[in-house]
Amino acid sequence: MTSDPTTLRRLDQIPKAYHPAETEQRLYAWWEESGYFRPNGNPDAKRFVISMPPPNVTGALHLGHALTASLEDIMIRYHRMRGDNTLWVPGEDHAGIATQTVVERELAKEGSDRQQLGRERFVERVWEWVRTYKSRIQNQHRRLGVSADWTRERFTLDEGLVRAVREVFARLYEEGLIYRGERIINWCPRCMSSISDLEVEVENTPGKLYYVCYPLEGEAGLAPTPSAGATEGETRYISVATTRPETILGDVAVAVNPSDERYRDLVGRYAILPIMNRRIPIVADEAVDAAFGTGAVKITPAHDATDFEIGNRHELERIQVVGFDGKMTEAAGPFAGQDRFEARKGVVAEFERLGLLDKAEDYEVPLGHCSRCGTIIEPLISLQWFVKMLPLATPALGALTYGQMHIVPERFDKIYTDWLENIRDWNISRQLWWGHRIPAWYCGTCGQVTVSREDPTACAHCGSAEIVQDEDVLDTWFSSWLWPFSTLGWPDDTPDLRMYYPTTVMETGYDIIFFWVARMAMAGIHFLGVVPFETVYLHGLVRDEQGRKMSKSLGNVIDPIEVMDQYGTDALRFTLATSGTPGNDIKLSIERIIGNRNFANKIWNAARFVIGQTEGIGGGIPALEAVQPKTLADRWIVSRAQALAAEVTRLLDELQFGEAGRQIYDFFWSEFADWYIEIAKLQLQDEAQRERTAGILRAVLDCVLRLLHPFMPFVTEEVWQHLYADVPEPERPASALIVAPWPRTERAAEQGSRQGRVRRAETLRSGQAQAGFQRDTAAEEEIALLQEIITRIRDARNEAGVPPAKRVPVILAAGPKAAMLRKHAPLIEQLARTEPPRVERMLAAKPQQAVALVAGGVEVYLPLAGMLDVEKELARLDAEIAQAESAAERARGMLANPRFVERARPDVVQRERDALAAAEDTLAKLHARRAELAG
RNA sequence: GGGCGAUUAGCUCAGUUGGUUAGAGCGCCACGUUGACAUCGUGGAGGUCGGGGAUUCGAGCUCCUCAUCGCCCACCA
Repeated sequence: MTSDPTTLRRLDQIPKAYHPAETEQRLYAWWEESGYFRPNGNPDAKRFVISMPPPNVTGALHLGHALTASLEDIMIRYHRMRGDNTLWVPGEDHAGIATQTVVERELAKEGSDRQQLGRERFVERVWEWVRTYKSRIQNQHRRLGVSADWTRERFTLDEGLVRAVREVFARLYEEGLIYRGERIINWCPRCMSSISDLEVEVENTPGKLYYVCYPLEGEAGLAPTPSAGATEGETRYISVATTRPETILGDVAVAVNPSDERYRDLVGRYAILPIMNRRIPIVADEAVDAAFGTGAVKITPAHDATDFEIGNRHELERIQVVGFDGKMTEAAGPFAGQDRFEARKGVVAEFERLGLLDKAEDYEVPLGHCSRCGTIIEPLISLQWFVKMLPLATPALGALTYGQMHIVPERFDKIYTDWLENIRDWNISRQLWWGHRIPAWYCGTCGQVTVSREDPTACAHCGSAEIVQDEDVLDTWFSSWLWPFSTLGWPDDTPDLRMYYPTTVMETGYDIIFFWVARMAMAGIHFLGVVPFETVYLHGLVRDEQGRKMSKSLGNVIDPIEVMDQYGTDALRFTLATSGTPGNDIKLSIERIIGNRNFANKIWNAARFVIGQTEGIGGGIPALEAVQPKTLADRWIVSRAQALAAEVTRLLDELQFGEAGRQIYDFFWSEFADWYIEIAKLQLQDEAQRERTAGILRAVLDCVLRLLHPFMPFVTEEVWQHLYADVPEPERPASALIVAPWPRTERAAEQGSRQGRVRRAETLRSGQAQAGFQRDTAAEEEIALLQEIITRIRDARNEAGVPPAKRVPVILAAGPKAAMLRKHAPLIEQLARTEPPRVERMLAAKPQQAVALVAGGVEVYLPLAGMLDVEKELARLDAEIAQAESAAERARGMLANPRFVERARPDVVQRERDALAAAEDTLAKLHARRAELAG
């Protein structure tokens, strides 16, 4: 065929390599301006809704966000193409303590602090920060290709969300589910705030367990410890163990187990607390484990949760000796004003001096750290607001148990359940300035509390105007747990709320299942009566190539923006989506990203070929199910493409993104590009086949672009626009690939597997079920045989050192396959660089001086006169014989086992019989050839 | 103290209802400018699927057990 000038021009028009940077921004802006990210609003369509986990406005997006964005965008784009009423609500989180900490750090650099600024100016300063970083995060999401509806974007401190938070606080207060009380809470002396149990990171740290002696009242003059001369058996002191000696100063009792014989006589007596010289009772309490330490426990109700409980039962005083600033209080006597750890050393030294330190053992101490700043947590007694969780947790448990919600992967069911079953009240007040201010006012006149949705002007109880609002703000998660409905307009009854609540999939990291997922479930059920999402999909953490967590201090943080700059968004997204499995951590490797950058380029170039080489050939771009495949290759690729579409659809419905992506990759590269396009080059030269081949090339390309679009939105859209460049707008299936219809697939055979619920819901959607296509298994088998023959010939050429360009003669003895192979001989000729093959049923005389191969029962002879090394050839034949022999042996062994033949499924048995027959046939041919060659 | 996950080729990982010869990418070896692509093509080498046991005609996959690594939860001072 002579070169068509238009073809050449067209190929020149499309750049030789895909350049992501040039296309991404342009396409994204166009999509957004065109309104493609907005839901279609069709009340008859199936809904698909995701609430984006709002990133903290503390800084830049990291790879974890990129993973979230990629997976959610895959789902969103897929469902949009399916024609679903698809909504993705984006937003950002004000991240109370986290943001306050960053801004405070900024202030510190300027030599200032929040106290200097005052509350109002400090909050204004944080808003400045938020404005900068919020838009930065939005833009980073845009770079990631996030096709969220930005017109519905929300921030957790938006006016509407403030109203939601107030409504929830007031309602829970009215229901008695929010209360204010004195409890032991986790106090961070650096943040100067209480934090919830979830915000404490416990780390086992080597420390000491100190055994100290408290002399008994009335026996103070006697030698207190054995080391000080006390006699065995005499009871002059009571010994207790502690890891935090500084809290001794706040001790108000010693407790023993009531059934502990050793201490029976001491219960009811008093000990004298050294240093403080305080008279403290010895009490009996079930909470004490007689087997631990000395069996006697010092009781510090102001600094330990268990002691607090024991203190309540025995009406003990609470003496706070460690202050909110981490320094010892006035109540710590001689240690007042000292740092808490300084005081610890001092107390130990003092006990040692007094001869009251029995021993100090090495001991692993579970130390709580503030998850935000790392400071060691001080358990303190403090007046705080709490949410009573049990009444909220019970229905949330039920939602999972009764299947209104399910978690992928399933193993997180247990983690969710265990947490809810052991739920503890939630400390929601924070002594911070950045966040939702607690809507509670205290009356200076009557002392009562007024909780109100609107700012009140007078006390609700006595009408006094002497009211002041609580200084504290709410835990940041107190706004997050309302996210799926507060973003849709709740507490108002909005059209969005009616149409898009509950959401469909909640996709997030497994690390916030308690913080966020479980709490959203509780809030959704409590306030709207419906669990806020049908499916919870949990992904893992993104780690570095060595499997380490990415952290600034390790310096191993990979910035997604830099990755996108270098390799393109599609490469990053595809890598993130295909590198792991649900719930498991991902080790991100740059090599993989490079590989997927190459994949994007492969698509680009294959498309360049299809578009360029078929330019000017009529037939348009047919739908895959409408093409009329004629040749074997046509029938094969169309069958395979349709099977792929069905499989990818199934996998996406099952949320198996990785497997779906891999299948598209494999099909595109190893079937479409490596084989069909190569065959098509041949077919395009045949006038009779040109138009049909061009149509199939375009149809398959179109189909794959659609399947791949959710994963690699940019390169696919760009290519798709090139593909349709000559098709007038009204004749296109859609104005853009992003809104093009998903390939029609056969949707039966999807019943009953693990994610049945989602699947069935997807499958049974109206109007989508298709009459199934028939896989062309005959074509697939015949192509497989041709591929094997061609590959074996290529291999033999390589082995024999035949120059790549040299045509070699080939003779096939193909038995029953002869007719088929004769028909497709040009494929062998072209793809294996042979002379026109001679195809016979049988050969009267075997060619001499030829390499002989057996491929799928077909004898292949390459008469390589002068190039054949008989010794090498014999060795090669022996290797092949050995291989075929072991295959035959295996099958023979299985078939010789009567239990296999009786019990295995008939098709499995038949397969073994076929395998054995094939192996024996191959063996016979190989042996014959070997004999000839040797003889 | 409970619970969970991982362990498959030199490296990073797939492998979803147990069934032909366990796959991919990278790396490695050999060859290569056949008009889409060197971000490429062709071919090849490379694995007792962590150890042991059980169930089964048949186990990478199910069960038990052990080991190593990692994570989560936990008020024994």
